[in-house]
Amino acid sequence: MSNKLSICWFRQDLRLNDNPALLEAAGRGPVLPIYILDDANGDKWQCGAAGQLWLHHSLKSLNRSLDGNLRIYRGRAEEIIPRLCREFQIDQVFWNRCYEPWRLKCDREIKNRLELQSIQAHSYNGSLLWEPWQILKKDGSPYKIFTPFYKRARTQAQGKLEDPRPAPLNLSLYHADPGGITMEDLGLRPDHSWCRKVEGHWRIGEDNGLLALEKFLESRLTNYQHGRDFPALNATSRLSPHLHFGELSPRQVWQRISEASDDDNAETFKSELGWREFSYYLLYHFPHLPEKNLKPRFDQFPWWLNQRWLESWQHGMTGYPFVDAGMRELWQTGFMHNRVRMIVASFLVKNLLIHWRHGADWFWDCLVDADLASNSASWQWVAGCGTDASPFFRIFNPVSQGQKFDPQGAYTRHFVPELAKLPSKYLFSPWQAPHEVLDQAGVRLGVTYPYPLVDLQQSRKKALDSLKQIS
DNA sequence: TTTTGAGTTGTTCGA
DNA sequence: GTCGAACAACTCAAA
Repeated sequence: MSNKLSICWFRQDLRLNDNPALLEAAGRGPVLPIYILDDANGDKWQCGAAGQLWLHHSLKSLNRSLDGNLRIYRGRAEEIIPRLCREFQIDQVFWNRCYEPWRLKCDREIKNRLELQSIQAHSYNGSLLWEPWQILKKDGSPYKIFTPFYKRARTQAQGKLEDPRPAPLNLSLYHADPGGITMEDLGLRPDHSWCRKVEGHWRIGEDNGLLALEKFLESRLTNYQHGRDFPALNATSRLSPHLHFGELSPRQVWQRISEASDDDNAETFKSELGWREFSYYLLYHFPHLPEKNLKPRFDQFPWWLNQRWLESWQHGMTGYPFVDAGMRELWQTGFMHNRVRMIVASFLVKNLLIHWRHGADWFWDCLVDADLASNSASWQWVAGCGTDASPFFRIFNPVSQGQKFDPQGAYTRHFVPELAKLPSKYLFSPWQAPHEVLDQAGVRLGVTYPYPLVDLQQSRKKALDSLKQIS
């Protein structure tokens, strides 16, 4: 073992288990573990408010796992890392790869600078099952459709899917103080009542991520395929924020699912991991995914930004209870059930005709699992402008979706309590309820709960007409 | 090169 | 009330 110090640069991999960069660094000798809040790039895609909150707790948890030796910096990684190397005579730097375009650019820059200082940089795959550049069509171009991508990836990786790697056994950490700042200096968790409310819904950090995975396997995987459509059931895994911050790796999750079951539930869940991979794949091969329509004809789509409508949507005041329940779940918990995400997104884009980017921005700020790849790809899918997109005629009806997937109304009543006493028949369309029913439930439309923002049939027709215009 | 079949998660209308 | 077809046309992937 060498006596020379190495840097392990933590990023979206806030864990000790299955962390190839950490394992390799530890195998070489003493390690200086660092985290850099890289928000000095002036880049639009810094962590949103909910993500920052999660990051705060996740970093604290990682720091505990590292016996308080995690060093924190703020600024440009491409300046901080070479500087640390000079100051501490470090000759090797280890990290796990990220795939956001601005991070890839930053990585290239760091490698160049380190090379000039004769310092070795080692990067590893810590957050994907399949490297985006390894899954290609026969002609060498990237897939644009999920199903062939997923089939190909799985056959290609047959038996070769790497097993998760253990946490380093003999991790020797650098104890002296190399400067840096404190968690409090980062200011990721302002003392707002909103923060306190959101963090009350989660157990954050690597240990809790592993626990959440085991709980899911134990009790919810057996009914995943059917149950995942019903937001009141709490049948989904809720692993997304743990995966986003790398408290869990997809290899760990894939392996544990495979060990637990090989039935349709397991397959359905694995395909969700496949979608996560596909989103990263698209972001890698189409780096403008977060800003530009993948189908350019959508550049001509007559979006119409009504600021009042947008705010009503954001605050869960559209007058469509199922939509409002979802938007309020998001605000109160930093999360939204997957099916409801599709419905509120469809409503914003296809009923309010507001550009998907406004929706993506709001999700980015409010979701604890906000992920540039998944968020961008999913919004493009819903809007119909992605390469592999929802068909144009698929416009969710928030009334019938509510009746179908929240039949007892438990989810909707919970998040829209002012309608809790309405009978299920009218819960999803209170404007159709007779006066005496509304009276009895204590609902006064336009006072205690809004009238619907738009007419579903009319706005649907308008969306279809607009889509015809651009095709 | 040409052809063929397919593409996450829906809704509505009319028989 | 149930059920099947229509809803644009296109682009992608693979044979």
